[in-house]
Amino acid sequence: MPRGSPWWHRKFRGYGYRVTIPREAILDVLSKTSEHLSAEDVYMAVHKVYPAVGLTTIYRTLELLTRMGFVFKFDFGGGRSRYELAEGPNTKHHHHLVCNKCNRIIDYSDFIDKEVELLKHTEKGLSKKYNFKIDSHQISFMGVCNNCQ
Amino acid sequence: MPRGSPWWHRKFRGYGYRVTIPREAILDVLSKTSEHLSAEDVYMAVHKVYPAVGLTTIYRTLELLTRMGFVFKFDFGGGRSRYELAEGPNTKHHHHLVCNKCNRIIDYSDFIDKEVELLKHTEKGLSKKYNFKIDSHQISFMGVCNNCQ
DNA sequence: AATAGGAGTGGGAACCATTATCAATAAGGA
DNA sequence: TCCTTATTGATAATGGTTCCCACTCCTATT
Repeated sequence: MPRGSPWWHRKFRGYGYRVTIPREAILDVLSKTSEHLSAEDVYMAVHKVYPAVGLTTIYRTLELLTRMGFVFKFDFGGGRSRYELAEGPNTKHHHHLVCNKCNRIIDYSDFIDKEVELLKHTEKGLSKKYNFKIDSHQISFMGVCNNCQ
Repeated sequence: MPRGSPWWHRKFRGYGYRVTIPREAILDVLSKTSEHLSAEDVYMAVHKVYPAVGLTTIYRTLELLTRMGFVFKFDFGGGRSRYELAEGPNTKHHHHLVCNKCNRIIDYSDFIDKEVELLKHTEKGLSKKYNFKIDSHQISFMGVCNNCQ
């Protein structure tokens, strides 16, 4: 865990939330992987460095982080939610390819430029027409991966 | 239930699957709504016209239909999956606006033209680069709806 | 530094959507 | 009509997630 007020401390305090050991540890775990971790994955990883942590806290914190926009929550099948960091120094805007056979997830960030352009345009139109305040979007392609064909 | 081999019978028999009363009823329910029904919603609707149906069959059939590509399965939160018809005479290609506060879903099919164009381009690129066979895509915008602002 | 108030936590029980089991039923080709 | 077997439905089991509540630890205020 880095010393000297990590990048998210300010935002956290701004909301009136406290910076605690479990929260530090959970964000630390998420920021050090590019995997799509389940709650239990996070639990096991945090448990290694802070054995006193409880599973309940993992769920609570992930929910908090999702609500704050720090984390995205996904359902890729398999009966459990998966989480990944939304913003931060090491994260890159990307979307997903989801294999319908083996449930593998591939991150891609190709072709993002044109996409961003289109999305900006679409967002503007939708916001106006439906009076809907958009804060994020999600694009996935479903199909059959390399290995499963 | 329409007489004389509905549009999906052929495809069904082609896979070696049987055409049964529950399956007819479930597809009938899905084709007559534009809502995003949960398994229980479907169960209750089918139960009205065919009281002998069991919840297990609803789940099994929805899973089958999803695997066949007849139905899309979504997770919009709320702890239950939601289903909608993917193809058929009354369905229109659309995407979703998801309200983070009240969980309301708005279907939109505006701005689809440019989107389709981009997606075709992206699909082609991704298919090639990752050797991934794409059969569908999903786009959602998350934010705060009209009523919740 | 002592205290009070309340945010945060953890263990276990409870919840509930979904799945597994298995005997009974019915679709559809012969 | 008969036979094979896909399909079904009641019930039980599963398992991810949430609830409950007493305890802990921060933080602001005397």
